[in-house]
Amino acid sequence: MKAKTDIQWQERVTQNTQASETSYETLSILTVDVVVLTLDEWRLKVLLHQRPNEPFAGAWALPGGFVHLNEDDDTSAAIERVLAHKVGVGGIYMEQLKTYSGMGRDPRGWSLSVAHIALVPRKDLHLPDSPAVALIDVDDLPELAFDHVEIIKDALGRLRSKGAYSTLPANFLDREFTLSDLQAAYESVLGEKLDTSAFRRKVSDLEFLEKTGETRGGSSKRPARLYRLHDPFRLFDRTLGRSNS
Amino acid sequence: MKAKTDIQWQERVTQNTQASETSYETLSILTVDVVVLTLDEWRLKVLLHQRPNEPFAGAWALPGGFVHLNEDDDTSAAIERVLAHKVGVGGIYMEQLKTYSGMGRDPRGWSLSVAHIALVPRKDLHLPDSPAVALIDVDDLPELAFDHVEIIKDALGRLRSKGAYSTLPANFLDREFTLSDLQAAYESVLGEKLDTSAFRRKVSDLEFLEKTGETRGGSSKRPARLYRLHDPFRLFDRTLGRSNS
DNA sequence: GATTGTAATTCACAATTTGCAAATTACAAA
DNA sequence: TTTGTAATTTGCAAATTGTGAATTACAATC
Repeated sequence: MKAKTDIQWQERVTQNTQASETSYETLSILTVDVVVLTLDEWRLKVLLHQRPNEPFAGAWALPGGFVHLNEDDDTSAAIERVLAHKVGVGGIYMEQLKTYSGMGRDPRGWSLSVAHIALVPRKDLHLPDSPAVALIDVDDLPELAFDHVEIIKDALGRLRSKGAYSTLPANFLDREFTLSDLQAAYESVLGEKLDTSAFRRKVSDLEFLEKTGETRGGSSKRPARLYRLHDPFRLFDRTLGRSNS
Repeated sequence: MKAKTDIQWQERVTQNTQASETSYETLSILTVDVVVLTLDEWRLKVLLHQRPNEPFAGAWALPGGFVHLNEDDDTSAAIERVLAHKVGVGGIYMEQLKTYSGMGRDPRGWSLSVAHIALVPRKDLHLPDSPAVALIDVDDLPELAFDHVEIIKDALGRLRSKGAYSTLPANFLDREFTLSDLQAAYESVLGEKLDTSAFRRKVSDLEFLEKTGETRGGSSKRPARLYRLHDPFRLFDRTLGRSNS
């Protein structure tokens, strides 16, 4: 048994040492997809579009595209290229979510897609007025192409669990925001109301904001101070809200 | 500007509608890698092996292998196939870590690797006695092939931050373990000593263990009660230790 | 210029959750 | 029986969180 294990430690490729070229089948369906999330009136929305081509022509799907091996240095570059045409520029927050692969996803055959999550302030999204592109409430998803429903569920799971103890929700806001905005963003992400005084105390203790010195007046109420995120992403050692798993 | 955005929403492929077959370059270097972690005398170790082939022949590297599109249903299947030959079976904990890709990783060209993390009890690892396979202390890594150092760093980052508020560290233990073992596992992962009474109180409150009813005697001290994990993975809404980001 | 309305921001204090250190407890060995 | 040692609890003090009740800062109105 130990011997068997030993043998198998060699990659199978080495068995035909003559062939200078290994001959595995190559992957022709290599794509990247993005779950672009935003808050619209404090409701979580995903950016979807209707596929113009087969497979799943006409079905709603996540924006994405093929990785162009000759022009994309890596999948991040591919995602940025794809995204550049669909979202206004600016340092939008993005992170890799998970890679989905296999025979079952795409009727054309074995495919692999590296999925990402992008968090964008609503105002930074410049959508075409085509009815084939829309922001859909995440609690009201239509049927989607491929395994995109699963991808979105995973993205939401990640956002909600990571959102409780990190600065993630702040990335839905403009660069400068008020504490009320911040609290509303956390509440939207976590799906629960938070106590204002406790929330502010924690935010203050965690020191991940810097005040701009400015305030946001306008209304006939006390003007709110404006803040800015120190770093786009930081984990805390305690949660800002509760909601979890 | 809005118009331009609009146009770009169509995948480029649709421009030559004549071609029924799209003609992107295909990916020939598609692999999976695993960061197999274990605790050896309460020290975190990674499973590494010396590559027998080019590129990086002779260099230490993570176990991994090509995805065989014709026999692997998806990358998970590929990982399991690769792992089956290097680790004793059993329900070892595994999760996808991140996908690494691009021109720069492999001298042979554009490559993509889906990296995973596996947590295994030391006793379940059946290594060949070859000096080309070893468990290396994560704080004493040698130079590694490809971008494997980065992958291991990412794996450790994930383990440490997720370990503080989840059952992850328990996956390094045997199916039945004592609370002292559990605490030691968390301490090893988090890199800090934890207070015993506080730790036990939290573990008890979080209710993610079930007692087996058995105890582990043997020594001339008070026998420790044995426990078992309810689910291999669960997130908490509070941390068991501190250590973070 | 004083008064009012409304959200922003703080405070004060009770309710909980940790951090620490000092007991207990259960066995095997002496 | 007594002793040694790690397992398990207990008992507060200290720190953190949950609530509800004040303050505060403006613009609009009186």
